[in-house]
Order: sequence, then structure tokens, then C-alpha cells
Amino acid sequence: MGHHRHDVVEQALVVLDAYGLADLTMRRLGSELGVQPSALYHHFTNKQSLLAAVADEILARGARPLPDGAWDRRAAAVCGQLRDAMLAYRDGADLVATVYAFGLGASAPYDALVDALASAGFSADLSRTAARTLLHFVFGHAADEQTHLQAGSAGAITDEPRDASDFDLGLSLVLDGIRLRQPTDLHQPL
Amino acid sequence: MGHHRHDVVEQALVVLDAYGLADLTMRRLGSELGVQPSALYHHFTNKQSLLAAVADEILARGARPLPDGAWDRRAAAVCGQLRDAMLAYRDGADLVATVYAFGLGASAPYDALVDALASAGFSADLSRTAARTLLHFVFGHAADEQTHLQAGSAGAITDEPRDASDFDLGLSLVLDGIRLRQPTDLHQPL
DNA sequence: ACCTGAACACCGTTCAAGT
DNA sequence: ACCTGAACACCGTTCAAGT
Repeated sequence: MGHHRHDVVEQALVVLDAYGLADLTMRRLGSELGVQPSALYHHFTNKQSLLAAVADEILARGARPLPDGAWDRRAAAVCGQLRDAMLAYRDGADLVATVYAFGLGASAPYDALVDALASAGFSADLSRTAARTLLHFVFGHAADEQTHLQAGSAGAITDEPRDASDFDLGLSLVLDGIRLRQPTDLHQPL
Repeated sequence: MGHHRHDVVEQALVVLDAYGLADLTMRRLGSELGVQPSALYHHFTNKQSLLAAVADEILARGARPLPDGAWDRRAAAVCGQLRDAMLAYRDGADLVATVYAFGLGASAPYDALVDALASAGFSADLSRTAARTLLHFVFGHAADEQTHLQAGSAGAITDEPRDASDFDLGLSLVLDGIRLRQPTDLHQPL
């Protein structure tokens, strides 16, 4: 009925939130759009690229203007936004991490982190490694958290409740490790 | 033909290494064992628990005695072994991370890390958070690395070759961040 | 440009029944 | 204890053809 690429992505987000990643199938998405599954291949070459577009949309919807300030303030903001964006949709962390693992997505947050680090005087090598280390932490932590949240809401046993500050603590561990490599001698106070 | 649970896991490892995680299906595994797929459900209640057993076996095969020494030396050894174990099998990082995300596997490395940290005087809360942060880094880094390695061996473009020391650098970022929280004032020299 | 209809080659899982 | 055979309810993807 004349859908555009973006309509498909928007409906995919609705399906994702309502039924979860495992039930975000080409067939279900097609039927939800009133269309044969094969019609989706007019817009996307395969399911992977559809999922990549969905992941990008999740991140775009969570994007807010970055604060000014020191590199670590900016890096923390990128990580926090990334986490919030992923947690805003059911299975969002899993989806974004999967797409990233395929080498397709999350380039915007990665670039933002590398920028923040490089502009603070870190070497290109360290900036890249530190940026990826931050991303690994954020992805892993968000996936963990989302699994436990959803397990909790499904009525299972929550053996170790984890508050929101757990993210901040883990993040500051990594940020502090990076800070120690700052080219200047003036380390931030802890 | 009288297979035991462990035979199934061993054959699953062979199939994994030969065909990859996507082709490690119940049907293929059954046929490789000369058995109907339904026979596998005598040994495992579902595919997830089979994969959990395979992940555990991968980690068990990579386990080596831990060195004595300070907490950070022991933690680094756990992380290095975990990485090596996952990289030893095709799609090993993906598999172990997936199982871990489901809340089923990798409890041995997690416990070893919590032990090392708690015995160094870190609080229980910090020990758990730091242990999980280390695991997130190791899983993410290994998955990254394996994706790029396998993309490289498939003949694709390797845009940013990453040497083995990249793991050590990322790991030391996290370890240093933890070190700063040590309850004693005697921080290790950097 | 966008979609249909039909097919191909698969999946995981269940379950009565066999030895 | 271990397995068969058959079925159920699905998948992603391709492709000629339609408008």
C-alpha cells in the first residue's frame, strides 16, 4: 500500500516493544503492515540490514545535545544516553549489541567518544581502544540490566537487585582508568 | 546408539568449529550423531541448555591453574584465560556471551573475579560491580576481535588491524580504575 | 515504486511409540 | 535409558509476475 522504508522501521519498533526481539520476524512485521513478507525485501536487502536500521533509529531517538565541558563529562553523557536509549525499548540492548557485533551500528556513539578523547590529547590508538572499552561496558551492562529487569517483571526470582547507580559506578571505574593515561599531569580529583 | 550427554556436547563443539554458531542446529547436530533431532531432547530440555553446556565446556577446556599473587595479577589471568578460551572456537565469544546474557553461564570466571577482589579488601558491592565490568569488557572485546578475525579470513577488508596488545591495554584501563578504589593507600605503581 | 503468490530449504519442539 | 517417526507451527529468502 505504498509504504516507505521509514514506515517499516517505525512499525518494527512497535513490534519489538510489543513482542520482543525473538518475535520481530519478517513475517510478523509484514502482516502487521498488511503486506506480504516478501514486500519488505523491496526496502531492505535482508533482515540484518533491517535490524541495523532499527538499532540506528533507537539510538537516534535517544540522542540529546551533548554538554560542553571536559572530555570525561562528554564521554559520560554519550554513555548515559546510549544506555537510556537502549533501555527505552524492549530487548533494545540485545538488538543494538547484536547489530554492533556484526560491525554495522553504533558508529555515532563510537565517533563521539573517539572525538571527545582525541580532543583531550589522547593518542589516536588510545582514543580508539578507550572508546571501544567504554562501549563494551555500556552494551554489556545494559544487556545485563535489561535481562534482569525483564526476568523480574516476568515473576522470576531477583537474586541480586541492582540499582541505577551501579551503572555509574562501573562507568567511573573505566573513566578513571582512562584518566590515568591523560597526557597532562593534572589529573582530575577523584 | 547409546550416546551420553557429554558425547552430544563434544559433537556440538565439532559442529560449532566446523560450521559456526548459525549452523549449530538441533537437526544438524542430530544428523552428525546419526540420530533424530528429537533424540537430543532426551539429554537437554531445549537448545538453550545445550548451548549453555557447550559454553561451559569451552570455558572448562581453557581453564588453567591461576597464578598466586596480588588480586590484579589473578584477575588479569582470569580475563586472559577467558578470552583465550572463547577465541579457541569459532564463534566462541558470541556463544559464551549469548549464554551469559541469558543468565546461565560463565559463573566460574565471575566467581573467581569476585573472590580475587573481595580477598583484596574491596567491598562486596564493589567486588561484584568490578567483576561484571571486567566480564563485559572481555566478552565485548573478544566478540569484536573474533568478528574482525573471521571477516579478515573471509577475504573482507581489514580497515583497522588490531594487535593482541589491544586487549591488554583495554584490560589495564579497567584494572587501573578498580585499583584506585583499593581500601589501602598503597596503590600499585603504574 | 511497491507489492503478490508461491515456492524452497530450512528451523525448534512435542509426543506417542518402540527397544 | 535412549531413540524413531511423524507431526505442528513456524522461519528467511527468492523470484516471476502484477499494478
